[in-house]
Amino acid sequence: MTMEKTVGKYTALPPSSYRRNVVEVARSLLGAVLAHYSDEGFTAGIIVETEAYRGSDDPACHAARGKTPRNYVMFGPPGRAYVYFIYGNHYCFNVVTGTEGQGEAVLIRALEPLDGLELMRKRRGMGHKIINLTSGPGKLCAAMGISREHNGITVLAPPLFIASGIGVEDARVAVSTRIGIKQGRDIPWRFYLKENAFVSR
DNA sequence: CGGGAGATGGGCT
DNA sequence: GCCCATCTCCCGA
Repeated sequence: MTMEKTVGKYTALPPSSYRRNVVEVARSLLGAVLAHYSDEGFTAGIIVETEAYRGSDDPACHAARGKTPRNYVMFGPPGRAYVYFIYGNHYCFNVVTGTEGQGEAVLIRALEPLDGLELMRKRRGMGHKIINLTSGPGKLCAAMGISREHNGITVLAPPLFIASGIGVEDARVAVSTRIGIKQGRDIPWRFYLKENAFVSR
């Protein structure tokens, strides 16, 4: 049996949540909560936008051309964080899914802030509106204090974990192609909450 | 407002 | 040397 870990008001999702097809996991993480305890304080937000990247048959996936020093975490066990640096300025946070060796992960693209709003604003720079704190993959990493040091750690328990949140009915979920890629741009593996103001543009 | 260019640095060929 | 799962600012309307 799996013992789910409760921290404060949040209960971490069990490992079985990630041992499924990456597209299913991407859909199921909508409404879940990403939470982080750091030296600076606690921050958390509801996941409102995700994308699936699937192993060797998906040209947009970092894992498509095999294991490298950057992407090796994707080939490890599910339930770990894959964090990478992009465009010289930003980090992107993913969760590894499926079974070890497949090389698939869900990119978390946007959050609706729940806890630690002041800390988020401090990390992002003063003068930012709430709507601008976590409405994009690079923005949410900055607001949550996620960077390369988190690459490879588990998201099954603190300091960085994903917890169960609100249930989301299919009627509230929109599906589209993925953002910001060229290869594989026709594949509809982006999921987001309809009419949620924190979804990226 | 919406679109576009520039910033910026690591990964990979 | 080119590509990149992004963000911000600045411009024109």
